[in-house]
Amino acid sequence: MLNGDDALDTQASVRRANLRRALQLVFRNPGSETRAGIARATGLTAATASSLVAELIDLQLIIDGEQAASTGGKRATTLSIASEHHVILVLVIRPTDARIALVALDGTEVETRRVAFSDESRDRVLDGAVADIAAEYSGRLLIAGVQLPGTTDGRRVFESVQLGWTDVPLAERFEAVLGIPVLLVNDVDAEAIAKAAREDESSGYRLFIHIGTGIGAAVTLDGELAPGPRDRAGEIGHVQVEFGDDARTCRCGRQGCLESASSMTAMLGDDFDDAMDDEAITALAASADDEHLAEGARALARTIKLIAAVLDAAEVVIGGPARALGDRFLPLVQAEVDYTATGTANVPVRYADADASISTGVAQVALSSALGVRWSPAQLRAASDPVS
Amino acid sequence: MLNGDDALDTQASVRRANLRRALQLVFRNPGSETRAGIARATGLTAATASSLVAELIDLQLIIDGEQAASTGGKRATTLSIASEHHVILVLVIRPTDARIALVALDGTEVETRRVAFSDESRDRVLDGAVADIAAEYSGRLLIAGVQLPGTTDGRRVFESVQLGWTDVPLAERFEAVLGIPVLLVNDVDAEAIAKAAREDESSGYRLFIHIGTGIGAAVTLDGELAPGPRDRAGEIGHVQVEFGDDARTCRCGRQGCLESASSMTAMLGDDFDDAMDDEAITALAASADDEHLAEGARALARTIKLIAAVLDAAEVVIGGPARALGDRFLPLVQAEVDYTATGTANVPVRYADADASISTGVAQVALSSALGVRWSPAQLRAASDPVS
DNA sequence: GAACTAAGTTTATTGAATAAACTATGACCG
DNA sequence: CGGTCATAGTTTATTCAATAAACTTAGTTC
Repeated sequence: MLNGDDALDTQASVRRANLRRALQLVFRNPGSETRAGIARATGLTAATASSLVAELIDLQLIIDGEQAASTGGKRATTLSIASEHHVILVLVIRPTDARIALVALDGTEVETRRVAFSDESRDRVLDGAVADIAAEYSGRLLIAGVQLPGTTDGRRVFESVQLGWTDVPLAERFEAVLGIPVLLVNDVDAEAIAKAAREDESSGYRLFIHIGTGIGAAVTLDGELAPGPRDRAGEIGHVQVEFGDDARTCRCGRQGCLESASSMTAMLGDDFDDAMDDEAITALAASADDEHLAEGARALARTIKLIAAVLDAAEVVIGGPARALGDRFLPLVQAEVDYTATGTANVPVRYADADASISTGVAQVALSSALGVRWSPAQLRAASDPVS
Repeated sequence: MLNGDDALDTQASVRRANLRRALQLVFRNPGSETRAGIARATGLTAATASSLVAELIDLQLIIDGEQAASTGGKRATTLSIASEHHVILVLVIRPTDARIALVALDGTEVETRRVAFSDESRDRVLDGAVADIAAEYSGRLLIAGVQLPGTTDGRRVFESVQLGWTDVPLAERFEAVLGIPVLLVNDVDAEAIAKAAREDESSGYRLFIHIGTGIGAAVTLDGELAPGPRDRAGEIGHVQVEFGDDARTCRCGRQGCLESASSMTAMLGDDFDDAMDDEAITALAASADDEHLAEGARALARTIKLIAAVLDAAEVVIGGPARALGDRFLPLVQAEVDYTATGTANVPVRYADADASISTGVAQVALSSALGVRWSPAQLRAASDPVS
């Protein structure tokens, strides 16, 4: 469809690129973009814009909407995302279960399921679930994104300690059943994108740090994952950041790892686990040792400063369970980061917004990879905000 | 010419992109690329490849070379880089002087000059020198790259402590005189590119760290500067990396800065200055305190580990005067970096190769920006190797 | 010397964007 | 209320760049 590499060699690739640009505009301004608006924004002629829109409508990716108010002449026909036909398959794999979501092109969840398994049955159960989806949504599936804990290049799982996988060609396996492109995404990367995509002006580098029992990092550039090999990128949990003889011993056996100081377990004690809800964390944090939190903040801030300085990051976002620590933690981190000489940015540090829908990050990465399209920030905020 | 943004909207942009691809191939394989080879490598037809080559020859960017040996049929005509017509202007600005180099498209230096100035006369002398070049090389100038110490986005100098400049629109100023595109490049970035470009397989992220009296970093991706805003990127000299109460006080007034431990001045004493040659540094290093070098190596390694882990860097390269420290320094850094848990890369650290020609880095950045072309590693090694 | 092979060119065709004329629909204004 | 203008969108002829296929050139192989 709009797939294919971006090598701009032939006329067809120009058409594909322009289709993607037009589609992107509709995704950015669903319900308000028009043919004339696409012509203006792209610099293409109105005739070309109309032709592109006609093809996108034919592909069932967008639909004609209502007439806009006149701005002095003929009223424009608005364009919206077609939410009825195509679905994105999102598969979130965790050690003992997986969530399956079918997401419409406008970001709304069509259906969600959950399957549970053991280490032994995981492969079989997953394959079965994927085969079920392939049968039920035959013809409507557009792309699939698979989120999992572990290192991946999008095609293979290099290493997942939690899942016990080493070098598994998972994308290929699922593609054979589904018949659509499948993209694997690291869980922290997916979380980073889910947050970054909700920002209106996602310009420049943003450093995202997930803090739970473990610590992982992801870097986004202009709202998308930073380019380059991501095989093992972001694995900062076991980098040494404390150096005194009194540095704590990490569960990995070494001393002074970032995780041994700044993980939730380090700051709140072994009672913490990743499945806790915010209230439970807040309660646990109330009885936490101030000094542990301060040490965690210090170690984290050291990490942040270095990385932010190298990349000239515009912002640092902390996600995961650590968000529930609220004002007991963030101000300490920010203060330590701000203790900086001139010449280096005083990068702002903040918590990620309340959890977006679990599927938006993966769906966004898959969309972006396959169609070159990103959802509008406003739309994402609405999609994950179950009010209204 | 081949300039212009890469928006692939119109047929003309396809032509431009294909011209750049063809030109890139000749730059990669000067003297051995052929029309048929371009057709094979790009997937374009032989007719198109011939047409592209004809246009590039017409633009005086490449020339027909000798006949290649037959591979079973008609002998191919090889293509070479046209080194006679166009020149790249390279301007390396330092506090009290500037070097001007005119570099042919094949990387050979056509001419070099040097102008000296004081803080007061700098602007006037530079403008005069640029005007001279514009007159002497009228019609032959292709692009210009300006290397300077300080932060820049390529168009403006945001801040240069060494030059005493703040927010100077230097590119615009020179372009008005020269009539060609001018690109400003930070000196450490230029150094990083000069080194990275000499590597045969420059895939993935590479972290380059310049160590002299100051410390700066640059990140390359696949042999080119990492994308994204570079306004203040790489300013890591004054990030805190030592935390004990006994951490040294930095010249910036704070404690524990990377520079206060790992700069050449910190490791070798105040006798060091950036203008020293390698022998002088070696001599100075001979009498240096082992402990100072060890502390410098430790602080540097801490920095390296974090950044390499976040980016999953393939390699770390140390450049600048620190190269002269040789085995008294590098093994300490590598050992400290290697002290790492599983899950994080054991990234190799090495010194940059012997200085490439001072102009290749800037010229490469300018070439890459303006024509989308990179020199072949082999060619760069030859150009900076005054033997043969 | 005949058959084959690879390099490169010529010519007619195709795909996609453009320019310009044209239709449709509304606002504004005397 | 009807004329003029402005904006949205379509139709048609044209242009640009790549393609396909036939063709020329120049070598190797047997």
